[in-house]
Formats: sequence, structure tokens, C-alpha cells
Amino acid sequence: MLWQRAEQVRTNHRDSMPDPVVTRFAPSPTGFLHIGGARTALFNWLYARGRGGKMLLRIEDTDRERSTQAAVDAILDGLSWLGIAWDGEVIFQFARSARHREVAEQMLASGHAYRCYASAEELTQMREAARREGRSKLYDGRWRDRDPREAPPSVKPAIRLKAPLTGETVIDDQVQGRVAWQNENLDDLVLLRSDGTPTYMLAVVVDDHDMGVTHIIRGDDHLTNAARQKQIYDSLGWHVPTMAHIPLIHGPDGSKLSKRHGALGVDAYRAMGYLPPALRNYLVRLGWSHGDQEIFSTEEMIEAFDLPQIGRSPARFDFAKLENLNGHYIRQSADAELVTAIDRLLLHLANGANLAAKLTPRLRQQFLTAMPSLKERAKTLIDIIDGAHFLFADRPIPLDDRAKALLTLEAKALLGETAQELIAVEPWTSEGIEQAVRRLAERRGLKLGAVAQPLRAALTGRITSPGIFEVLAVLGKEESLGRVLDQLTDADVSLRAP
RNA sequence: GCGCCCUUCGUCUAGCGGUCUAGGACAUCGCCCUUUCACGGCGGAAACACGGGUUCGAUUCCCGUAGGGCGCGCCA
Repeated sequence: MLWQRAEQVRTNHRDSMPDPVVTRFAPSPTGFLHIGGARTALFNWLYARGRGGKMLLRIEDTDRERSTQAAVDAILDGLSWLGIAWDGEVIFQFARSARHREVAEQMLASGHAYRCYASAEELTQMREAARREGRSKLYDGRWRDRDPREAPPSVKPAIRLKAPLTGETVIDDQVQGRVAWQNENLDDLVLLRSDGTPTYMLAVVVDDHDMGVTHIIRGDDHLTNAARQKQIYDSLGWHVPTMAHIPLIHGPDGSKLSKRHGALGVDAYRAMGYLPPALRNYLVRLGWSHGDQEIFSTEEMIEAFDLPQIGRSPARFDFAKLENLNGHYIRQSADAELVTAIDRLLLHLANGANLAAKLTPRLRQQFLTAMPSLKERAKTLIDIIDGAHFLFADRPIPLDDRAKALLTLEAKALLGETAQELIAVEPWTSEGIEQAVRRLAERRGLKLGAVAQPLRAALTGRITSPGIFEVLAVLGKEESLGRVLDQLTDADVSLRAP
């Protein structure tokens, strides 16, 4: 069994080597894998990988109402896409409730827990009174030492921890430092509900122990829970794992991260055209630093990552920096890899199927040829797709407003001349085309831009694009001339064919 | 309300008592490159929340104040 194995591992190593590092990522499957969870997973993964350890994955699905299989799938899919691999089988917490109950019974037997018969109304009253009087202890421990024979016959008891009354509970946190709570402020938490199901507090402690978790790295929204969990560990006589509570990610305005801010599922980042290495790089630098280094390969991250360098203040999510980093990784990527990445991305885009259908072998080749200049101009994969719109467009290609405005009568006349020049170009190479166009501009005493811009408008339908000679070369002679001629059909402009 | 945590350029951060005229990155502004847009290069502007201590000396240590966050369920 899982916990026996963990126990065994622990004993075997007690006198020899320090325990191998075991971390865990423990999301509850009530929604997608959001960006904060992704960072927590990344930190756990990096820490384990950097020390030859393991990162386990536990799905905290004890809330039967809110847990869904779709959410489990989304979490696994999100982690996989991000390149964060967990070790071993995925553990589902709900499946372990018998074990949790067993531990609660054990604590009852050893006198570390007791049955509480307080009713929901009583509890509410106690809570309200405590708040009113400024006390932080919400449950007064009224059944702690009371004779169970006094129990009301109709009430099913919950099992509560007999927490220490005096002294303090201390967590030596790798990120937060020494954090202490006065025990008089902590009340007796519920271990087992009256319906016999374990609470989160109990389940987490038991699972982390049984799984042999050595390092708990999680959001600092759990810091207060850590104190209560420490009390459970102590009651059980179990070794407390090393804790590291990392600050949460905030929105750009410093408030809680909302959907509008970027609290999206990682699938949304995929759909926005971000690359996993870029997202990982962005996330690892959010709250953690390694001197002045900004760019980290996966290997470098694993090598450099450590807990003490994590800051204690919450970081704000900044799309601009993510974009910049993504642009960096896009420029860094091989052209073929980007085409492949876009192939995969198309599966997740609303109009992806349409574009995918257009990707004939010929177009794919054009796409690949254009990639060096496309990726230079892109911050996301979506930018690349958008930049390549001139490849996907069908004749006659639609012109946007600014392109239309650019194609004045004079411009069209010039375009006509350019077309004549181009007809003579052979072979159809970027260099040959450039020579021809430059020659024309020179002969007419024009700046290159004066010739290039109308050409760009006619070929791409826009006023910005990759280098115009590359566009011409990639499109091919026939298509290029066709697009130019499409713009010259007005009665007042005629191309005098030779 | 109670408990706990946080506070260096707009943002992410370096700094771990003198090296700070506070460094880097993103964003921003200017210039250069240039067929557009980018990329790239160069340069500029930009911060130690406030008030007390401790110390020969505080961005660094301590205490307050202010501001922000998290937690406070028989949710996870």
C-alpha cells in the first residue's frame, strides 16, 4: 500500500542518505488549470527535477459537488502542454477516504481527537459571538472534555482535533521564514465530518505523509492552513515536510487576479499563441530571480531554481513582458517548428479548421519560406498567422482602408510600370526582383518606398508586411502579377501589354 | 473584527550595514538602421511608502503608521 511503501522508504533512508526530494502539485478539479496553478506546478517540478527527485500529482476531488472529469482533463492537458511532467500515477484524493477515516479513528483512540456534538446552529452562534468580541477562536472546545454520555442521542458527531491550548505553533517556511501562531488563537479543527467524510485538512496531511512528500510548495493562501496542518502532524507524531508558501500572482492593478487580468486557463494562453518555453520563462521569473538573468532554458531553470530566492511579495501579471518573451522565443525557434506549432494551434482556434484546410503542401512550403521574416515581426503565433494572411488570401485579395487610400491613381500608374518591369524578371528570385524594382525607382527619381508601398498594398492588401521582395518571391511570379493586375482594372488606368 | 504576510523605477526584479551618484529586464520617450512593420544598435526619463529608533553609517536591522494581500466553514 502506498503509505506503507512511503514509510518503508523513509526508514530505509533514515540513517543513510537524506530523503530524495518528493514534491507534489495538488489542484482541485473545479475548473481549468489557471496561471497561478501553473506556476505552482512549475516551481514544484523545477525543484524536484533540480534535485533528482519526483513531482507527484494529486487531484483533490473530495468536493464531489464541484469536481468534474472535464476539469481533471483540462488540468492534465494544461500541464502536458506546458511541458510539466508528473511522476507516477495520478492520485485521486477521494479514493483514499477510507485511509483518512482510519487515521481519524486512530487519533480518536490515542486521545488526540474527540467527538463533537455541537449543532450547526450552536456553531453559528459561537462564531458570531467570537467575531463580535474580537476573538479569533471560533469554536470554544465545548465537547473537548465533556463526557460523551451527555451527547444528544439524535446528533451525529464530528471528530475534532484536540489541539494544544497553550504555546505556539511554528512553521519554518522556506519562503516566508519563521511564522508563528499563538495556540490560544487556533481552535479545534474538524477532522471527520459527522457524515464520516474527511475534511481537507486531514486528507492533505495524510496524503502528503503517505505519498512521502518531503517539500510542500504551494500558494501562500495556504499559509494559515499550514499551522493547522502542523498541529495534525504533531498529534500523529509525523515528520512535517519542508514548507514553501509562494506569494500569489496579482492582476496589473495589484488586486486579485481576475479573468480580465489573465487568470485564464493555460489553454487560453495556448490559444493566444504563446509558446510553452516562453510561458515557463515568464512564470519562473515572476517572484523568483537569479541575479540579472532574464532568459532561462529549461535546463538552466532546473539548475538555478531554489526556494530561498523566491520573493515574499506578490507579483503582478504583465502581459507586455510575456509578449516580449514570447517574441524572443519565436525568433529563436526553427522555422519548421513554428509551422508545426501552428498546425497544432489551429486545432484550438475558432477558425482554425478553415485555415488548416487551406494548408496545401504548396502553401505550407510558402509558409515555411516566409517564416524567417514572419517570425521577426511576431510576438505570438497568432501574429504569425496574421502576418501570413497574404498567403492564405484568394484573388482578388481584399484591401483594407489604408491600403485603398494608398492606391491613388498615381500609385496605380506606377504600379503598372512596376508590373511591366516585373514581367521581365527571370529567374523569379528575391534578388532579381529587387534589382528590377530598384532600377525603376532610380530611373523615375523616386525613393524605393514610393514604388514598394503601392506594390505592398496590391500584393498583401495592407500597408505593412514582411519585406516586399520576399513577398513577391514567395508568392511566385504568376500570383504576384495577377494580384497587381487585379488592382489595375479601372478604366482610367491601363496596362499596355507588350 | 481577529490572525498572518507583504511594501526598491509604471511592471518583474538585483541589493543580503559602507561597493548605491541604487544595477538589469519589460514597457515608455528620442536617435540610428530602413521599402512598410518589425528586428537590431545607441541614448534618455523613471524607484528605496511614511515616521521613529539602533549604528560612526541605513535601501539593507528593530518598532510604529499608512497602503495592499491572504486566511478565518462539518469548502478545497
